[in-house]
Amino acid sequence: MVIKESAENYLETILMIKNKKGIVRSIDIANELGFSKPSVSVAMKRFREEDYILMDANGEITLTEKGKAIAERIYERHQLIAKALIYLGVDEETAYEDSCKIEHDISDQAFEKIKAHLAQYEK
Amino acid sequence: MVIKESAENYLETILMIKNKKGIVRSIDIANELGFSKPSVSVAMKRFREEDYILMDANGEITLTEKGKAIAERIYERHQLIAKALIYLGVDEETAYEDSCKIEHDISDQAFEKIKAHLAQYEK
DNA sequence: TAATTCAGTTAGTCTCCGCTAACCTTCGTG
DNA sequence: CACGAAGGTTAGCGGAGACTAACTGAATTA
Repeated sequence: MVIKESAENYLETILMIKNKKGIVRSIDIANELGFSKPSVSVAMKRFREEDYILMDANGEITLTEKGKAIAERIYERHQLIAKALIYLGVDEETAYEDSCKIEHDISDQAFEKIKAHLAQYEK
Repeated sequence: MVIKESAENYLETILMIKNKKGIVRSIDIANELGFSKPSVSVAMKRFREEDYILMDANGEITLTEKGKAIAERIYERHQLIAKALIYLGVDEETAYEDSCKIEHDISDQAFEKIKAHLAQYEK
């Protein structure tokens, strides 16, 4: 399974819901992303089959280590890029919208440079 | 016709080839982007039908005002974002690769803020 | 002149990733 | 008890946007 932008977004969303309300079901993901239930259901089936998530009898979703690694990577990018944009004067809402797209595109190298730059600025 | 990332890339590429070698044909675009001839041919057909380009009897492609506006907008983003990343210490090649993707995602607001920041740094 | 090559096109295929329709369980409640 | 709401699933559809195969016509060259 090749993890694309769509998959990264799903996994990141699972992590965010987990952090926010402790429990994650397909319906929560659908609401968060504005997708239909079947779209999420099909995506979760693929994630289950490829060991990115676990799903218990009640439909409660847990990220596996493999899934969590991707989710956290993307989440960290999301937060950092938004922070960088806010630092440049972009309003919060726009910064989060933009970073939600940029997070999937940026190289490790650029990410590290932004991180270093922000760290320096915060000193 | 809704202009998406793919269309933006085609138009930007036409502009870049035009600047580099003066003349643009479908085959040049295919070579530049690494796409097959038919893929480019079909895309150009759509662009022709919707007045983003003109194509003469020899297959020479010209951007219309409408097409040029988009191409230049994206090209400007491409250059500026790359410059910003290079300023942060990212190597040139990676900076151009990253900016080629980010250029499609970034809001006008963030673009202007980056521009302002770079202008200030250059003073 | 005949054959090759080059550029463009058309037709048809495939994958990704959304969608709706329709169905099944499991609950909670009138 | 029966019924409706909530959550999940399957099946099938549709658009985007790439691909290959196969054709055409023009230019080059043996």
